[in-house]
Amino acid sequence: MPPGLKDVAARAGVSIKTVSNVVNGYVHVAPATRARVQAAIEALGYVPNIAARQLRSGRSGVIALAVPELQSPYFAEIAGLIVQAAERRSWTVLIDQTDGQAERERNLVAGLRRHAIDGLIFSPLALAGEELALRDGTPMVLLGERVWHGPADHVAIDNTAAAADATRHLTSLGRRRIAAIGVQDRPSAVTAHQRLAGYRTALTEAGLPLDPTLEMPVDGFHRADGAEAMARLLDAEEPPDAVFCFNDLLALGAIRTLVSRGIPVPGRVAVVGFDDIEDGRFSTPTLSTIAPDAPRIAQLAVDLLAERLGDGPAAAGAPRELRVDHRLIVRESTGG
Amino acid sequence: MPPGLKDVAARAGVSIKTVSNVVNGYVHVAPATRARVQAAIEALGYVPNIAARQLRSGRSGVIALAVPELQSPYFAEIAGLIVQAAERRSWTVLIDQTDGQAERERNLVAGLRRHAIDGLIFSPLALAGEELALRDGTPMVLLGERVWHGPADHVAIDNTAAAADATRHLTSLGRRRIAAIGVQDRPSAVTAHQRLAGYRTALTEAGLPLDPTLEMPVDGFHRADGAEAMARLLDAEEPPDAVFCFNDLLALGAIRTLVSRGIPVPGRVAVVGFDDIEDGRFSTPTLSTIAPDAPRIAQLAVDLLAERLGDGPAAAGAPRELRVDHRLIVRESTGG
DNA sequence: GATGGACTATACAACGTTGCAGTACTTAAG
DNA sequence: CTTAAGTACTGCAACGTTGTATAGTCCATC
Repeated sequence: MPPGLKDVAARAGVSIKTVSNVVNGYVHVAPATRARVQAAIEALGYVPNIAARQLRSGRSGVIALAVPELQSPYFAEIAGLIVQAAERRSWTVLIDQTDGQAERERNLVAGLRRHAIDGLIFSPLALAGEELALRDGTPMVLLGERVWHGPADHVAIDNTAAAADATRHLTSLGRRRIAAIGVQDRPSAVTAHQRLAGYRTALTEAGLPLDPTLEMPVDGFHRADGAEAMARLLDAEEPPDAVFCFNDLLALGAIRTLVSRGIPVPGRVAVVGFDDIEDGRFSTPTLSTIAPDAPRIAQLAVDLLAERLGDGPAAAGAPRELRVDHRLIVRESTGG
Repeated sequence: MPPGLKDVAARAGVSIKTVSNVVNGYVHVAPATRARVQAAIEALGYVPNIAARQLRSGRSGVIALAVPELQSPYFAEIAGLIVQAAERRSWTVLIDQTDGQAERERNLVAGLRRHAIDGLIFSPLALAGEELALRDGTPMVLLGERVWHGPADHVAIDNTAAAADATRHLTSLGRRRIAAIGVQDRPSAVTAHQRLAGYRTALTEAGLPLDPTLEMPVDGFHRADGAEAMARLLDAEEPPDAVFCFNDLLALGAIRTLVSRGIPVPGRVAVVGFDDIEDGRFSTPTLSTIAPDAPRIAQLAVDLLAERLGDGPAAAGAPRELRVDHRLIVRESTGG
């Protein structure tokens, strides 16, 4: 129904291939011919059929982004930034939500996705290690620290260092009993492991003992999990005087519990989060946190994919790991 | 490079079309043949090429979702829910961010999008009325109240009634000087107009005067806008004793300003928001708000699109407008 | 023991595009 | 004046899939 090259060609009185050449900016087309074709294109409102183009060329101009869930502000922000970065390359982004389920992530990676995509940006939650190996050769960029050595690029901040920075901030305030909220046992919960490691490092540096009862496990990384973990901490014999939460949602949940029990923040308990989501900038109290350079993460992820997709020599290089800066932002929840 | 029907056919010793029939679940295939083909499919790891399928059938299995911005929790939530609902129909969702720019929205609607999509779910911000007419016949579902009468379905809550409910809640608490934050002049800011109308209705019902100085305009619907508008209200001669904010982000921003000036919420000023984003359930104080039935909005939007895309008789019916329920949730910010 | 119907399988064309090969003409170089 | 190189354009095949048309086989029915 919509016009094709054929229709444009007929109207302009040239061959199909010439129209194709004009559309693709082929140089050896006489100006007069080009103008005539352009006019026909305008007149008919011709738009290239990308299905056909993809069938021929193998490229779809679509990349997939797989995140655990869009409802989580941090992932929503990253997703938004990636869509913007992709747009600058005139790529479209197709979004998958894995809900952190191993099965879903596996399907995704196994290439069971029914849609042809040129590349994949993936923020794995349930999967780690070799399970992440893409069956088909689709280029993949992983968001998160490198935990295996397959053929995929990585973009991440230094989680361990960042967690240590956050914890160090608490020790430097003179807090002695510092809890961690966000511990996860699963071997694939790499991010949680790294942040826990950083937390322990900073405590040890400060000459503080490691107390297992202060390392609170959680099911997920949502506000409710943080609120619940904080409640458990407060019900224990010796409550903490500071908490490092592995993300801002946990922190906001924890603060909610503290405030609702009338415990002043940061008066009695100081709280640091991780991610610098917008909520933390307007919450009461405002939230001290680790701010990853999210726009840069998004840009780098897209750039890396572009390199792999390009025809240049860089296309087949060894997997790279790119570090993105982070910084500690001190706000009210630690007395900033 | 990846195997096609041809390869499977060769391996199974049947014709290409028979493999196609097996893949598509055509009934008249001998069990033995079917088994042989299935085995070949497994062995080769065959996956249908949707580009080719689309070229043949015209259907891509992809729908587009256009939202102003994913960073906004409400839109992120809606997006997540729509992706889930679409998944149940094995559709994939392609996401566009318009940033509320008229130009971007126009392009989108004009079909300039380079990718073939079966349908569009669109949450317009800058555009209204006839400008929304889709050039090509792609089915479209609009999120938001019906503001024109072109061929598109609508899914929305009753904004005016909901805004009146929120405001009525404040009057019922005995508040007399109730401000509104979120007014927008632009004729296309339909949602803002409707919520303002509801606000005025409720005030009038309660026998309260309409005071233009209490109707605060904003540039956007973000926390910063709410914080800034609240500051202006507090700096005025006669500050309000309650505020109805046109969304939760504005409300959270407003609360931030109040708290940072030491004004008790809801003690001196009560605040109601709109959208019921998760932040409001854990903020300090927790936020009273209007909760639209977001899962239902998402489900209905996808269902309506499915109807239009179906071959059934409903495919070409008159445009429909579906109302979704909302309810007032009373929390701490109004003394709940 | 013909006739018709259900079943199984196949061949071919077409969807809209682009890569490749090729033609015809023009200009520059030897 | 021949040859080579460049320019402007065209035609054909192919990407992987599915709809239509068709043909053969087998069985039940009249």
